[in-house]
Amino acid sequence: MALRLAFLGSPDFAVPSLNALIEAGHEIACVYSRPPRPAGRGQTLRETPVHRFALERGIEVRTPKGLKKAEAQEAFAALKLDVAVVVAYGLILPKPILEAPRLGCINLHGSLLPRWRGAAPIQRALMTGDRLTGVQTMQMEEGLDTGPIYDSAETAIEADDTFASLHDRLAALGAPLLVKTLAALENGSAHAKPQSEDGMVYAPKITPAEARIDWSKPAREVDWQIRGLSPFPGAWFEHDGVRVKALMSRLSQGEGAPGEALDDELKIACGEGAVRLLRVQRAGKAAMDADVFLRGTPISAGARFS
RNA sequence: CGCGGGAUGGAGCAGCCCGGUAGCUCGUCAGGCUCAUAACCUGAAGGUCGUUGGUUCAAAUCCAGCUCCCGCAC
Repeated sequence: MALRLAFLGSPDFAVPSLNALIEAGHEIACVYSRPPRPAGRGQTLRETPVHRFALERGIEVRTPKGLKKAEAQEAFAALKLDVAVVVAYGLILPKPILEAPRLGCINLHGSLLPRWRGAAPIQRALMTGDRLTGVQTMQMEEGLDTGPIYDSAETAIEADDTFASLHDRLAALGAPLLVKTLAALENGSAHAKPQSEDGMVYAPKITPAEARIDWSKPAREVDWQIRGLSPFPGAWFEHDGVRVKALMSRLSQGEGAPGEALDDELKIACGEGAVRLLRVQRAGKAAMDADVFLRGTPISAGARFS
């Protein structure tokens, strides 16, 4: 048995899900993804990861700028879908779209709802020091990530987790979860539980200003920020007028003026406590481990970062 | 043509502005010291300075083209 479905997704996070649905034998009638846009150096037009993945598999890809126009909605309805699967698509789905498929639209979300509804749940969980997170499948409604939950999978956040590691883990955890939810929907055994509003928190997009490290904050928070934004967009600070990204850090001991190097191995004082930088990247240079970086750019105790 | 940084022995960098015998930190190898060591000491190997061409008595260094890498923006 297989469902006829459309997959709506854009970034890398969604690719494992699409792949799992294909392997589960479902009929992917069409993939929707955000339109290619100028990105990267040189302003070249680039398709989204989901877009490219779908093309490699010979699946039709549509990239409307929005789904509010009747024309786009009719084209979607004409697919005569059993269900639509939405994973980090990036566009708001109007009611006519949500109701077009026979079984509606199913979403995979990267947090344990109602905590971290919105655009950047993975980063927010890390930046706030959450110890537990996960992925969930839900029935989509008009509200932002408010729908009833079908299935959940949890994972602990470790002290060495970064956005990259947690992102990949959640994406891998979510793919089979979607397959499971669809299987249940297909045989009628699916059960969606309404979300509680207790503990509801929004996860707004990361703004460029949030990427700059404020050394006067407690070390804990600086560490969370560094790992939550690594490697993209990358928490950063300035040294000798040069922008330096901090890609990996660990909480350390020590007190000093915020931004001051407390030893020769990148232990940096924060408003409270200190962090040790384990991996950094100078603007224009490749990312490297602290010891390698220090060979070419010695930072001795007493140096100040801003 | 979106803005900018970079390409120097295995790694990370300096040297380039003010052309003239290639340097630093580390790694590697050999020897020494030590109960011992990722520690310390001594010595050695290893580079057509990204590529093509130009200027010059002389180019890592100045000029032009090309290739590749990266940061920002998105």
